Amino acid sequence: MSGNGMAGSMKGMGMTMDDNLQANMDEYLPLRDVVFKTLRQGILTGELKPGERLMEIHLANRLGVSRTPIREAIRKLELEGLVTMIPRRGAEVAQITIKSLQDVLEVRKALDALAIELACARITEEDIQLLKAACDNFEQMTKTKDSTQIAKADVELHDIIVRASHNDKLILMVNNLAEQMYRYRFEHIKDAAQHERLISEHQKIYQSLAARDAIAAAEAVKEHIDNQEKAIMIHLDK
Amino acid sequence: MSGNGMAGSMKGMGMTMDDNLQANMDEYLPLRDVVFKTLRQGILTGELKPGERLMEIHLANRLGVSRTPIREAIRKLELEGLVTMIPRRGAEVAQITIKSLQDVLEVRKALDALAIELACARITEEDIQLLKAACDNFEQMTKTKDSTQIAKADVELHDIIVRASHNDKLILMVNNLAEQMYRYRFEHIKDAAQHERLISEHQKIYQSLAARDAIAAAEAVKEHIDNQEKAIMIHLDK
DNA sequence: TTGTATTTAATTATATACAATTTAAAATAA
DNA sequence: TTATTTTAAATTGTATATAATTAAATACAA
Repeated sequence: MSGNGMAGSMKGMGMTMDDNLQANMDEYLPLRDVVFKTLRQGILTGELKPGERLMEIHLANRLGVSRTPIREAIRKLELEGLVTMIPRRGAEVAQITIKSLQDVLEVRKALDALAIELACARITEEDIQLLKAACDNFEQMTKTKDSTQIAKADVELHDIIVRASHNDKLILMVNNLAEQMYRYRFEHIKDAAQHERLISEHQKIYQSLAARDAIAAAEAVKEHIDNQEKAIMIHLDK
Repeated sequence: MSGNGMAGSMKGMGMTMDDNLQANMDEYLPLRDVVFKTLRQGILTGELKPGERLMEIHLANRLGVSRTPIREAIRKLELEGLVTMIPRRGAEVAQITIKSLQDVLEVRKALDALAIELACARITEEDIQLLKAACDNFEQMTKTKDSTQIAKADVELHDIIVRASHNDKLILMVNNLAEQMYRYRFEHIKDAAQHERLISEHQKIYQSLAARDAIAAAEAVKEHIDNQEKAIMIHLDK
């Protein structure tokens, strides 16, 4: 714990401006954001379990930083709904109840419907190509049987669709909602039996989007989410 | 700056348990939350203007606290989209563009539609009564010509509707969106010419909700929001 | 034993101190 | 004058110190 505060920045590396003219020197991230991402990752992957206390000194030692960036990261997680604060007792990983998941799913359905509707009207030709590539990539990944890679490809694909809505607020909110279900969605995607269906659902969404057929797209997305919901609910019961 | 950290808690008041048996002694709020609310209020009312820098020491001195709670409050405002962070330069009040407002409105329409749909199915008789009272109260308030009171009555009314959805996530998100438009909604509500229409719109919403007529309710809400949108857009152009 | 004080330890909440960085200002050279 | 360095001031980022509070452990009385 040397007391310096470098975080991803290239510091004292004898690198001059000439070395990389318009390079993105801006890979600087405040420690609070590094911690934020780390903790979020931990929560979403289940490494940090619901109900687990997040104690500042412990985390600080573990991550090799002071308590300040830890606290600031927790504030953000708090607003994101990933941790629960108990005043003067600290933070703990938010407990996810069936009710809270149902609530999230309910809202997500509405926002995904909005996203696909807007995307139909606003998606660019470029993004249609990107989406096609993402569909293909997802299919490839299912063959590798590497769940992490599959999940990543899936997130990538959905990201393209939501971004195609060109509504920044919507993008933010859908991402937040998706995040809350990440754990369960992950389990869903790990199930190889689902892969064929997922691929065909993606295909259907892509096609209706490419054709800018809002009605077909809405239907395809609804089916996709309903299936996801079922899978999650089944998974929750056990 | 005396260095104590009391905030709303009843401390050293010689109050015993007997004085108020099951009272809510828990009126304690961490300073960060006091600051959070204060800054948010400032931003939403326009006291803190878009683009204005939020400098920690200044705010700390102004509010009589240290930088720590200020920073933590800013982290939350950051995630809420009310302030923009520029690394190593600090926070500034988020610039509200027409585009960003349109985005918010677009999402809000979808979520309000969802809220009213759910509310139709789930609202309790009690809440129907509450809603009626809130409608009447709004009408009363318009007569006082006190904009702050009118706005408060309006917020109250909408709160009842959204809460009737019994979807906690939805409640949270709609409130966040409503917040982003507060400034402009306030201007809208100040316009006495709108009052009659607002009253009748509220009435229509109440009636369809009481009758649990989802279709009529959806229509009434749509009309209500569309009008609000128009008013805001007109106001923005000047 | 069981329940109630009392003390101790752990932890959060807040404040302050120090370091790194950026911005503004002043000085210097073209 | 206009650019370019250099210096100084302000500000953020991070770490640490202190205060207040809570939770746990212990001691004590019924």
